[in-house]
Amino acid sequence: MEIGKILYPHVSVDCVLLGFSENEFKVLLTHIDDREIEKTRKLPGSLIYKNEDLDEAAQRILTESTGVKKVALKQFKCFGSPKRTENEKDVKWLEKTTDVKADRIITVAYLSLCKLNTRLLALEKNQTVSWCSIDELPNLPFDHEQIVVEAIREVRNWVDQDNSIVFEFLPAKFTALDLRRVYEAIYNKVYDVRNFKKKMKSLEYIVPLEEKQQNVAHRAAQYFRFDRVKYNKLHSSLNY
Amino acid sequence: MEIGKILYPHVSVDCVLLGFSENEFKVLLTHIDDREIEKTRKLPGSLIYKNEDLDEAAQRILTESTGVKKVALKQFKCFGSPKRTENEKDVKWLEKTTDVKADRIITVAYLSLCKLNTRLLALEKNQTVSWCSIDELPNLPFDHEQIVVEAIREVRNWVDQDNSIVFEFLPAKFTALDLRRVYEAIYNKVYDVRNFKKKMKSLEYIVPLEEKQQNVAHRAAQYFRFDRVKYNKLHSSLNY
DNA sequence: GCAAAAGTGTTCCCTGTACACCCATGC
DNA sequence: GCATGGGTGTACAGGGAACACTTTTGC
Repeated sequence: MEIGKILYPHVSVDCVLLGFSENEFKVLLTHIDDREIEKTRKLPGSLIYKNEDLDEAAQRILTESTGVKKVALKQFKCFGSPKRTENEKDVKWLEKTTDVKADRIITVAYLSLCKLNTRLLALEKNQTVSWCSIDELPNLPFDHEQIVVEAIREVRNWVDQDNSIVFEFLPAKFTALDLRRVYEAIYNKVYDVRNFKKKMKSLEYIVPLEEKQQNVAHRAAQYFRFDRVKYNKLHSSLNY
Repeated sequence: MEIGKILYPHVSVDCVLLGFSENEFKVLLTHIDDREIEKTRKLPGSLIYKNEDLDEAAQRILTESTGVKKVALKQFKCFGSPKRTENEKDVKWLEKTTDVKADRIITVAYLSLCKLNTRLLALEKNQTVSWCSIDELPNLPFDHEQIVVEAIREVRNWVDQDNSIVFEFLPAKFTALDLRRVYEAIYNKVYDVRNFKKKMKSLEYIVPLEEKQQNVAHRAAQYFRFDRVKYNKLHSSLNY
């Protein structure tokens, strides 16, 4: 957190940053590493500044924890139960790190998706963050577990509204299998290879590349890329 | 607002209560009627109490302004721009009615749908609320106009996730036309009469009744009712 | 040769959509 | 009689789903 700005101690923003690797979603957790408090992890998040917009705060938090500047970011729910700060350990940590006397805090949760490239994976080496499989979440402070659960549900919702965000999970070039695995994870079902490929072929904005995989222990797969411009042309509309 | 409870002056809840009549959506506005302040209208809403959950607060606000106890209620977005309280007139009103010194207020917006029955329409006579066509909104304080606009968008989203909520707009018995008009308003397009009817017939949970319209200046239409139990059976699932 | 994944077409069914005429009722 | 909405069926097209075998590559 930057110094010299005044915190607004009643509202925080928490970010669920999801990546996809090894056929499952991973969520970014930051480490709380304080000698007086038992080692634990939490969602990246912070109190907002007195004059900071919520979207700005979410962007700031993501940048602080990953270095990423521009990402698709979606506010998905506000969590405001008075009970969310009833665990003393959580509050103690909060007051220690922020120097703020916290009674009740409403938090606004954001969802963001990313490709787990080498740079983002390398963040783990600093030991300040880790990518945690959503099936093996540790105990999290406050209501962060609930926030993650609702975020996963929200991914599907988001894709329903805008297919193009699935490509946030993928690198610039990807194979049909890569895309299929993402869809299978999101909708929790398996897709027929041929039907899936046929569907891909019918979508102009999924552009096949000449390039193929190299050094794979099987027939090399073709790469594709997502064409944002073509996508936007197809989905621009005067209705809403 | 009840007396004796302590307000939490940093977070408020605003409710967009939508009804449907005369082929359009109406939103409930409450009247600010203070001699020192020019007469104006706003969304029903209030600061939350110190120990009150957000959902509870939304329910309380709806009950206070309409008497309605149990309604489908959906949190849909949190509005937290520091600029939303920059209009002095709005702030002056707020401080006068709540006796709270307000700097910045984050508001959590809720959406709710209702049938405009005679009791709800009669509320207008008390002059404390009015049902306002969403195409003819007056100037609203804070960012209430934006909240209404986003609420309308959210209705479609909600129906996409759960068809059954369209019946919130309709009385217990309704005609095919009634239902069609609601759909047309939500999706902003016209539906073919025969195709729509065919679709209705295919849905088990829309149950035709013996009863017909009376005293209408045309052939009497059949009534239908929505069967919640059948609907839930069809949509219960172990997946999510 | 074997393991692993790529690539490839056809058939069927279901759903959505387009489309036009007569009927009942109140005024 | 006229205005208003109610009620009805068919035909076509497009999209989703089911389904199996051969090919390429590294080891």
